[in-house]
Amino acid sequence: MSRKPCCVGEGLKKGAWTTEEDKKLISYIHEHGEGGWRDIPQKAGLKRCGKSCRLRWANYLKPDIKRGEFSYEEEQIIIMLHASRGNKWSVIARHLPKRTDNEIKNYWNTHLKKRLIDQGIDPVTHKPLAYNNNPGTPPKSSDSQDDEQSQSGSMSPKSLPPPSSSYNLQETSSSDETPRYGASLTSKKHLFKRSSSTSKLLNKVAARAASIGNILSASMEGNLNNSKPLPSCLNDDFSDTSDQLQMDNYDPFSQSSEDIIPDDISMINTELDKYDFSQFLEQYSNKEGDNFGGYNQDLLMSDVSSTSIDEYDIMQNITGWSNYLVDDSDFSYDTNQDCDDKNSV
DNA sequence: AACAGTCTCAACCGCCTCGAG
DNA sequence: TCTCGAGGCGGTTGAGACTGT
Repeated sequence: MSRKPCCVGEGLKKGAWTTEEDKKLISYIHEHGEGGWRDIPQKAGLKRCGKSCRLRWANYLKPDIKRGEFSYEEEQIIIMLHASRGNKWSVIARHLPKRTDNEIKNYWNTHLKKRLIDQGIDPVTHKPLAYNNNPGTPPKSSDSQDDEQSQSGSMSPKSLPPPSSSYNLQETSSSDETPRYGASLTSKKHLFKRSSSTSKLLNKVAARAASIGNILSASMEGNLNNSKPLPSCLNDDFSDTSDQLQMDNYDPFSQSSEDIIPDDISMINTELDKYDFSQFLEQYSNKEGDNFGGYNQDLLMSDVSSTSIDEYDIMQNITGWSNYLVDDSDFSYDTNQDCDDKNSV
């Protein structure tokens, strides 16, 4: 059975929305509320399909949408969640209040992915690229890299946008003779070898996130003989990470799988989903003003070549928030409640 | 100034999920 | 239990903007 296309109709408009159309849609939804998208175009006097209206509203017109630059904390949360969940943009978006899945997806594809590659991290596995290759051999492209290369064509170093966050620590720290945003494989390897302790730390944090994903995958595959069943609300979300995070490539940075006891796995599975990252964002922004865990965010965003930075400080702060992921003291609410909340989304 | 290459992101497409009947 | 359709989701596209030569 083939489903008929949802948006078949004569005279349906496609492409960019005009302000006039936006006004019509906004005013209709203000008056009648969301839902019944199929009928909205006709009732609102729009020559659009209902799906297009829903997307326009959800991704652009909704009043509580936050647009513009992603903060350093938001970027980190995206990276962490992507490491454990993969391309589950809607799941990631639930942890970033006021951000849409589409915006996060775009930001990942256009900024974060490239930045991770520049940092020597595979954006798919979230492991250092070096670990995806045999020692002593040049870092050949992984699948993800192939995709990246083919997507961006013969992307020249100059075409890479300057990173806006502390990810540029590595590049900006390097000497002027080296390309600042090297995109070739050899230059990536070069950069990785020359990475500062800060960028190594970032690699470690990402690897740690990947290890959580590995644990979750392993638990779903039964590799760890998990005797305790996962909460049903978690199974769906984690089941499809198994093909991208294999125990074969288990991260050397992380805790060994033998050290994980079944109760830990259940706890991590349950609690990773319970994390309210908005609390985390608020916590830092409230407690420290514009600082991130005591570290001035402006400094993180700035060109560090002109700034004196205590890397130990950064390490403390970054490991601090990454520990947030495994510190159960931050959780006070009920697991079942969370499952209910999740299922009700 | 003109052109080509590249990047960004809003919007589209098609498949999937889930609930109502 | 099955069918159907609305809504949700992730991947992809393409127009416009940007940048370098």
